[in-house]
Parts: sequence; C-alpha cells; structure tokens
Amino acid sequence: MAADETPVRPRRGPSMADVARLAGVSGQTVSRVANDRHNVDAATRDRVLAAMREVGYRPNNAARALRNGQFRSIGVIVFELSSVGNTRTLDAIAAAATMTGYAVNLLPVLDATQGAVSNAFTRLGEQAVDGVIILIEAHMLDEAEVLLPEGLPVVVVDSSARYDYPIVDNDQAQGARLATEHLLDLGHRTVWHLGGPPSSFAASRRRRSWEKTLTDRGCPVPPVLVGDWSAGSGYEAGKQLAADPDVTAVFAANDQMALGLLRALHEAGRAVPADISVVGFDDVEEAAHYWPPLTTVRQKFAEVGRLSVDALISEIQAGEHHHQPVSVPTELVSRGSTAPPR
Amino acid sequence: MAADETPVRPRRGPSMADVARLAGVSGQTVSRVANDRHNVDAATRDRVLAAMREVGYRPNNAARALRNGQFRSIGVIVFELSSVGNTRTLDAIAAAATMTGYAVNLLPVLDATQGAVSNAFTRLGEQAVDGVIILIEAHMLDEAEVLLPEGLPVVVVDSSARYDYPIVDNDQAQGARLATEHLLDLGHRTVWHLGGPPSSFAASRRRRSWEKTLTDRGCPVPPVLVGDWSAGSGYEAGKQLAADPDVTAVFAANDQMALGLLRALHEAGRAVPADISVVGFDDVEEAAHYWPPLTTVRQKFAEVGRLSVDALISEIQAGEHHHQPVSVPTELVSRGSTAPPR
DNA sequence: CCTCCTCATGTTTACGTCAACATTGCCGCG
DNA sequence: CGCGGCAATGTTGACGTAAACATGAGGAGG
Repeated sequence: MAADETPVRPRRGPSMADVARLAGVSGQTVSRVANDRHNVDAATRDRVLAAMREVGYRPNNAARALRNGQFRSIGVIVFELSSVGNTRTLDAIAAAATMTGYAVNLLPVLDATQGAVSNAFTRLGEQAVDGVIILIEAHMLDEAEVLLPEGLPVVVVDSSARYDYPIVDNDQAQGARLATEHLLDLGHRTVWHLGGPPSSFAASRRRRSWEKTLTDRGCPVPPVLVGDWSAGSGYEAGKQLAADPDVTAVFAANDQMALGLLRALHEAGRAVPADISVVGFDDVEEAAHYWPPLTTVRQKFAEVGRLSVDALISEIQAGEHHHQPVSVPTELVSRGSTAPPR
Repeated sequence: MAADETPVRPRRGPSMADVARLAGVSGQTVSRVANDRHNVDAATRDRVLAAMREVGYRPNNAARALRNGQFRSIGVIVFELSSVGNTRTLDAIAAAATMTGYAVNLLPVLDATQGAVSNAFTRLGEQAVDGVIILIEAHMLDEAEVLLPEGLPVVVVDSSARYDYPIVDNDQAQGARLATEHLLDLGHRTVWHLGGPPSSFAASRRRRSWEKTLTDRGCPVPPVLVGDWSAGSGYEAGKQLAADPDVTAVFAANDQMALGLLRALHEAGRAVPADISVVGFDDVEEAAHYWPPLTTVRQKFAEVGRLSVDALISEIQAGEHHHQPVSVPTELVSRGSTAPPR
C-alpha cells in the first residue's frame, strides 16, 4: 500500500459542460435531459441528446455519487468463489441488484488474516458502496468485524444467529431433517452422516438437525464423519463407510462430498442404492447426472440472493432493520441414489 | 429507468474537514496523512490518525475518483456465473485486481437483447470503471458492441480473433489436440466428438482442432454431436453414442457434458473405459471423483484471469495495446476414463 | 548576521453534477 | 390592459478530495 507511484494520465471524457456548449444550453438543462426530467422542451431535449451523442457523453458516476451522497452500489464480501453456493447466490445478487439499479462491487477476502491496522479501516468499506452483503462463513467475520464501518448497512448470508445484522439463509435445519427423514421413511434403521468442517455454521446446523431427527425417531446416532466440503474428503470418508457392513444409508452434508462418497463405494464394489443409499445437499446442476443420479436437498440460492438484496436495499433506503432472520425452505429432490434397504 | 422515486436520506459520513477540525490542522494535512505522504511530522500524523479513528473517518471514494479522474475499479461483464470457467476466471480476476488496488465491478448481462437505445449508452460503461474485462461469448458481444464506449480500455477473454481488443484465453486448439492425440495414442481407430453449442467460439475452436488432428493422422472424421455445455445435453448425446458399437473413444468439449455422457454409458451397460474411453475439457474440481475419474484437459483459468487483469491495467495506465493475443497452454490430466481399446 | 534552502503546513481552486433559487417569456382571465 | 401563474431555462453553490501554489519556521553555510 505504501508504494503507489502510478502516473496515470486521467483521460477524462466529455462532461456536461461540453455537451452544454455544443447544444447551446446551460449545464443544468443537460442534467435535466440526462435525468429524464419532464420539464424540458422537446426540441431542446433532442438538441441536447444529439450533442451528447456527438461528443460521446457519459455521465460521471463519481460526480453523481459525490453530489447525491450515495453510490447506488452494493459490496459483496466473498472468501472464495469456488463454493457452488456462493457462486449461485452471487449470481442472484448481481441480477437482483442490477435490476434495482445498483452496481455490485466484489470484495474478495484474499486471506483470513488482515494486514496492517493503519490500512485496515481505510481498506474494505472505503465508502464506495451503500451497503454490504457478507457471504463468508461467520467465523471469518469474527476476525474481520473490527473493521466493518459503523453505520454501513450490512446483510449476512449465514445461519449464524450471533450477529445483529439482518440474516438471510437457506433453512439448513429443515433441509437436514428432510434428508434424514427421507432415508428413515424408506426403512433404514438409522442414517450415517458425513458432515462439513467444524468451522462452518451451516455444517453444524445440518449435523445437529440430523442428530435431532434421529433421536426424535428413537434411532441410534452413529459417529459423525467429518469432511471439508471437497469431493476428496468425501472419498476418504467413503472408504471407511464402505468397509462397514452396518452402513445402509448416508446423508452427506453437500453434493461434492456425496460425489466422492459414491466413487469410494463404486471402487469398493458396494452398490448404490442397493447396498447403500446416499443423500446429498445443495442440488448442484450436475447432481442429476452423477452415477447414480443423486437424491439431494435443493437449496434455493437464487431466492436467498434476491432476498438478501431486498433486505439490504430496504435498509439502505429506509434504515429498517429486519432483525427476524429470513429462512428459505429447501426441498428434497428424490433421484436414483436412495432406495429401501434390502 | 424512468421511475426513480427513491427519497434516500444520504447519511453522509464524516469528511476530511471534520477530522481536520478535531485534529486542529488543515484539510490538506489530513489528505496527506490519508495518502501516506512522507512530508508530515510524526506527531501531527499521530494526532490526525487519532482524530480519524475518533470520528470514524473513511475517505470518500467518489470525491477521490472525481478529483483524480480515475476510479481504480475495473468492470467485468459476464453473462451467467453458472459456467465453471467464468466463475474460476472471475475469482482470479478479483484476486489479481484487489492485489493491484483495483475494485471489481460485476456487470451482469441479464438477457441477450438490449433495451431502449436511449438508455443504452447511459447504462453499461456509466463511467464508473477505468476499464472492462469481457467474459461473455463473443457472439453476444456483437449485439452489445455498439454501446461499448470508445476510449474505454477493454480486454476480451475469448478465443475469437475478430476484435482489435487485447485478447487472453486458454489455448483451445492445443487442448483439443492434446485430448484427441491422447486417445489416438492409446490405439483407438478414431475419436468421436461431443461439441459445444455453435454460438460458442471456444466450442468451434475445439471442434476444428479435433478435426484437424484426426485428418493430420489420417483417421476418419465421425459426425459431430452437438450439446449445449450442460450435463443433460451430454446425457442425450451419450444415449446415441452408447447405441453405436463402432464408438470406442469420445472427446467431450467440457466436463459437464462428459459427466452426462458417462451416466448414459452406465445406463446402457457400456463399461468405461473398457468399452469406451472418454475425455473431458476443463478439469473441474469434481472431475477426479467422477465415476470413473475423468481424464480431461486442464484449463488454467486462474492464469487467464491474472493475465487479463495485467493486460487491462497496463492498458489503463500506459495506454498500451497488446494486439498479440495471449494463449495460455492447457495440459492433459490422465485419469481412469481412458484406456486402450480392447 | 544574512541568505538560501528545506520541510511542515496552510490556502485556493477545480474536478462533474444537480438541488435550490432566479429569471424570462408566454398565456389566460378579470 | 395588467396581473398572476406556469413552464422552460439559467445561475449559484456545495458535495469531499488533492494538486498547485503560498507561507513560515528553522538550519546550514558563507
């Protein structure tokens, strides 16, 4: 940050003054045309429009933002785009924001540790956005929270309940219950669980809900296997599960781990779903074409994205806090990877 | 765009003037501290820093941008984030841009058709970015090009050679040759191809290179099957291929179609790789855990993202055009889905 | 002891836009 | 004919920042 020796020639474009001169009107009239005000004579408007086109005028957003005191832009803090859920949520956020006339600023968190404190508060919220949607796991937020500027509207997409920001997320608990009950309803004695990393709030929500569903039904609770969301970790866990003849049903905390699990079962010669049933979580686009096609819990990322933009914008514009967390229900998508035990 | 009745109270934060007053210095000195200039007395700097912290000062980027004539922000035009390649490239772009001190503005193209012309030139490049990276297929660019503001630095990530913008992309032709030769080298008489949609330049590059590799080697060129990148389209194509006993090797133009293909072959009872070998393209994260693990061509999206940011920034700062397209070589990742014909 | 230089700091101004207030000209109505 | 009113257009100023220039204090060197 210290070195910033970039002698960039600004290359400023034409401004309202240039258009005004060419059209023979005042800058204010140009402004009125640019903002579609009705109180401009049709002939004048045409003249201004023509002048704009001729000089290639584009309004300068910086000046606008300075004048208006708002940027019409929202920031999205993400850690890694690699996660399917983040990507799909971001896509929906971008669409919703664009339709509302807001720009989307991507604020990637490059590493978990924050740099020098002197820069810190200059960094993230550098007042170029009107609000922020946070897509990173809540535990990462803990470290970063210090530098979240006060007064900046924030919406968190996470199932953590610890923050007094508005929260929007898929209903993790309901989804996990759906998955577990589906397997029990098929007649399995109990359901094993391949969970996500302990650092993830969503993972622990799913695990707890799975556990509660089992105990509610009076089923034994097998030990939890722990993965890191990756197909590789699912594969490793799958090798263990394949070796245990007691296992007839597994609920994986996401589709990628389920995929690795499937591979391990294939390699071990355990048939799915004949020997072992598998349920995933997410419903990634490819899940329908896994072998066998994966029964999974569909998360409505698009809905979550849309709702989080709604929440943020209403907070930006009205200052309203929705302290009631918004939970988007999931649904079970039944495909070929589950069947009654034999 | 006509309706814009949002009475937002600006809620401006503290400015340099507030800090200056509190610290008992001039605004200019605050500016110097904020920009890490060296010619400020240590004691004064501390005082200013303390004042900044006290009032919660954050520099106003709009004012900065207005003053400096540049935004330190780049726009990324994407059509859909759903494509794996786009997402991974975007991730790399965001990381590279952030490290260079540039913000990333996501500019989603919501639909292929553009709206009213009167808004059009107000829309996209609304002068809030210093340059643009275009991640959409080139053919979509044709329709939108009209409204690309002149003088705005642009880098295109696409293998189309038609534009006089700097171009960065994975080397599609080399990758397709790698895939085809791999199968021929294993002893297959020829290689079938499941191509991407005709609208995609990358898809046609891969197809042409596959064809050329076959003819160079004197192999017969089977008819091309056409998909739309989705696993579903791969599945449909796979059903056809599975029914043809002549088929022993298939090169799918991406991993998702390869996945659908694998599923179709499983359902038809055709063993992979014993009966049919399959090669994909992309090397998505899950490819190693498909069943069987997929041999594929790895694209270096991260590299492409990094290089495109480099190209854009050097153009922004120096006005240099790299009219020489940049091709990033791919590499073949050999896994379990390919074997010699039996 | 005076001059000149350096370095910290202050003052002025412009960046592009748009709200608020001014001005002009025209129309209708008494 | 005169006056109020309205519609179109112009003028002024402020948003927050930082470059350019100005000022002033101290130090080195003759």
